[in-house]
Amino acid sequence: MSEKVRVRFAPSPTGPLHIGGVRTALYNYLFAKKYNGDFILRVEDTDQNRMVEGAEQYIVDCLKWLGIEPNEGVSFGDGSYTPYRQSERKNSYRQYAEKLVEAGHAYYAFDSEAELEQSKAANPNAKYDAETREHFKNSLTLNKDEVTDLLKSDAHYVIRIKLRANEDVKFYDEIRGWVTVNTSQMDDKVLLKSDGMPTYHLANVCDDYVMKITHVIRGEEWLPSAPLHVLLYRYSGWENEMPKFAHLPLLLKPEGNGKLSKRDGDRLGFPVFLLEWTDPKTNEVSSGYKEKGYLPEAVLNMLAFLGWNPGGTQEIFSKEELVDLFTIEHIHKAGAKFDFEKAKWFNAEYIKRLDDKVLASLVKEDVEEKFGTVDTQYLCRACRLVKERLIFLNDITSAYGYLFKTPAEYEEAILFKVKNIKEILILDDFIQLIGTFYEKDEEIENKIKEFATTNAIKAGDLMKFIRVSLVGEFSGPAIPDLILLLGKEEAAKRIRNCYDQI
RNA sequence: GGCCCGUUCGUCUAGGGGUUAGGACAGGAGAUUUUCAUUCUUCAAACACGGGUUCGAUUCCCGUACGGGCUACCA
Repeated sequence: MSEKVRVRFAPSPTGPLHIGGVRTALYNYLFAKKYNGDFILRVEDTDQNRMVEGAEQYIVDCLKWLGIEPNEGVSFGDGSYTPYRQSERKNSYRQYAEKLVEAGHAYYAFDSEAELEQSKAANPNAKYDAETREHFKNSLTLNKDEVTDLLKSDAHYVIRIKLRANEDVKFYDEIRGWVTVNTSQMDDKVLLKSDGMPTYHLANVCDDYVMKITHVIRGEEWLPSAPLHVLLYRYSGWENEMPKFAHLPLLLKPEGNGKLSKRDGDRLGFPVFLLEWTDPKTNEVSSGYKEKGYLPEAVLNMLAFLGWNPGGTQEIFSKEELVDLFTIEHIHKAGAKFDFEKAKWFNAEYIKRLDDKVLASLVKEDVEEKFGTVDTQYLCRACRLVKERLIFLNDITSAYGYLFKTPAEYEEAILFKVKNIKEILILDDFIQLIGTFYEKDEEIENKIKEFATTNAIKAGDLMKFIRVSLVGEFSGPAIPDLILLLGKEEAAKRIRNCYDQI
């Protein structure tokens, strides 16, 4: 590639960024980094009515958490094309629209909302295009003086693109190949709204041109309007600098049909957002991957593989490796259903590969919040013990709290299953045995088994009892490891405590 | 409805004119483990359908079905 690659992620801050949008951002990031290009965050806030408080900051936070920070754009430092918020670029768009009018590729339209609705009501398929625009109130049907007067008065008007009738518009999509749409299927889209704001189409094309964007990588929902954008480049005289297009397949619901939507997350008990989001109007809270205990690296890896695959059988890749491997050619064409089980697997894999110390530092806050101050050394050892059993980071506090807190009371039903130990075990003898344990787990295991035989206790029964004492349930890490971690005194204390409760 | 895009195991996917169609997740079985998890072994599981083209099609072409998207002064 001769010119410098520049891509952009251009969300509109109308709510929390969902996982599909995040993947779009990720692909843009990977592509940019692969070619040592620029990755830009541009906020498309041209619809003032749909703006949601906090949404822009939320987008920024998501990108930061995932580790795919733009090197230019809103809140990531100015490049040469500031500002990066379209509302702040408002004044720049009119000139381009006016130029199109002058060149005969656009026109003023004065139809009121009511009038447009009326025509829609008369014919639901009504279009505003080459065939029908003569029936509307616009600078093509009105005479010059009327138009001048209307423009001078404070009448509301929009600028619409003037499409030629029955013209095939062809463009090349990097993922799908050539796509052709006939203008008879499109209509004279509004370019500049009556409030002076550009629509997506105009703003998008102008900014991509001005910001020297080389590749437009966006969701497939934009595919049908891409021909319109191509025409805008052509009519503006920018066709030679038109970016390449790549329309990404959509992320679909895990079950049933349809595009993954914001509601799916909590309905299915899994997040569709990276970060927890509280709706500023309803105060409704939607869960996030971060809060659920996902590692950003795992989410990134998982997301990268949803619709893309480098070939081969390896699935765990670092961000750097993904950057290295990423190519648009390997992006799949069909939509991908989101699979939460696979997401869990990725997370568990990443946790397993974490260094004990790193894991400890990641869970420290959660642990201390629930169980009070914990010795770092101890936390590291606890982490090593449960690392390969964790799916989520906070499993350590929800499922392995006994590593940090003495079980106070044991469940009746569980005690019932070990109660036979009461008559056959001489507690003091066993406590004494614990005192003889050294720092080796086979040695501990052997001693326990030996003790069982000499005291005519089934080894399994003894183990079960010890396990319940230490943990409060029938599953968990190996008993010798547990004893070594908790310490002989704590272990003895728990065993005595449990024995007393039987 | 119209237009555009798509369709390989349940899911994510590899592959591509001649393959026992490969991997992963989930599922089944087994081994290891005092337990659970991990780990290991193993099993089951797919080219939507119908026509072409071809010696040969899952792969190329056309149609059908199905799925998705778009069809706003929303992005």
